Amino acid sequence: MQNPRPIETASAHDRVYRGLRTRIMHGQIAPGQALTLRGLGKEFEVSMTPAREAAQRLVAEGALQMSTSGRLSTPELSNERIEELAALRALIEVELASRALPRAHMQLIERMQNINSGIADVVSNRDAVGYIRTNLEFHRTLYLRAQAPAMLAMCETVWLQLGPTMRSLYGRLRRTEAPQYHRLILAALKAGDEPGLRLAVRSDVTQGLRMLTT
Amino acid sequence: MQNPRPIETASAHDRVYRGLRTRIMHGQIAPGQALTLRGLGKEFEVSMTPAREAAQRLVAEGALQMSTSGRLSTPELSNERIEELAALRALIEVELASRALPRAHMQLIERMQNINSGIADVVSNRDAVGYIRTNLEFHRTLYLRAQAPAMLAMCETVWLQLGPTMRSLYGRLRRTEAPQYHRLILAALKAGDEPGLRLAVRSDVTQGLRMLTT
DNA sequence: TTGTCGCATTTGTGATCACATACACACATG
DNA sequence: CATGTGTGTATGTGATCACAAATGCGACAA
Repeated sequence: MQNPRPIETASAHDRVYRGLRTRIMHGQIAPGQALTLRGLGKEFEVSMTPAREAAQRLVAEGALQMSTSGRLSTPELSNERIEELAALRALIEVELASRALPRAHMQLIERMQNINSGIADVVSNRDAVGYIRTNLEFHRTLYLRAQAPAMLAMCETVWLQLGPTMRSLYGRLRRTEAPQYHRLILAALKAGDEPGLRLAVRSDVTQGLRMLTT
Repeated sequence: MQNPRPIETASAHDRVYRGLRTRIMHGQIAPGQALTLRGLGKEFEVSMTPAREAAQRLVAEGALQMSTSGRLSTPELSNERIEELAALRALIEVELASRALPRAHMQLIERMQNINSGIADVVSNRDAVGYIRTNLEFHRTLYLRAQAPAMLAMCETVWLQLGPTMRSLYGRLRRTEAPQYHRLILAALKAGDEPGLRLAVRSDVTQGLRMLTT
């Protein structure tokens, strides 16, 4: 009796949660955008109850904020908060990269190179959402090798909080090529150079967000 | 027109959330303990709806886990996960302490000393919950000075995940005095010694949790 | 033109209900 | 005594509803 049905029937609130989370993390929603429970329910074809649970969960993760009257919106981050979140990214991602390094074999590095070369396409298309998604995929591919799910979850929570803000950054910024520090990350991985890797990751994380602070 | 009413009428799900969260963080619930929505609702005198929201929120923060069938329980952490969470504590708390240092004046240090001396009482009473609460209060008093709410929130999320596990540690462990590293933290604060502070905080965080891994 | 008041509408909240499923315990069977 | 099976109860899920509060818009007055 091996899986009579594929138990892949995700609950309704999970579909809403995942869908909304992905959209926020990838910068598909602008900062300050208002959302309503009935609107979300209608959009995902569920009633208010699952929409409420999904929204509550995203509020708990800092992906959404809730006014005192319960209205939902994506947060507009202050410069101080952006600086904090960037510092958290630096702390956690450097640690994740360091833990992944001993396990990063050539196959993984090649996969990361493929992802990185894909960034050129989305950049030439002025596709901010694609840029953010590909960039995060590059990082996540490495961090998955760290075998540290709790750290990765924390890291993704920070990404989530920065999602709408990153959208407005990469919308302004007219990039012409993939981030320079990605090449340094790949080189350090190939060389097994841990200090170099830590520096490259820290630089990559810090550089993009430095120009976020208006 | 200055606050006609104190707007302190917290919503029902917030009362449940806060109450449950405090209990979990302070180690008042053992690892693996099962909870039910109807039980929570009855306990906090609300219906299932607010209880569900509070539970979902705590699941999102890693304070509770949910089985595939939706049953709630406090998590029983693996050694690998404990190690990860301890590493996160070390990363974040060292940073918070470092940011708090320039702002830590004598009044704050005296307050921390008072809290720390209170640990002797709860230790002599074999009061594990009191020990955890007082210990966290010691750390939080310092970190609040860092003026870094996002980092502090992340830090408390880690504390929350470790709550039930810390209970079983301090239940086993028969302490006779306050943590030795707290004195080092206080000394480094008085001396304005940043490297010493970083080391003391890292040691304090790591030491307790090293013996958690069975 | 601008500011203020009032009302209609939108919105979140919490309770309740019907339903499907998972769990636990007793019992039968080897 | 161990193991599988069936049944009743407990439990989570999602929809719907009544209610209160907030919002926003339009009218009206200064």
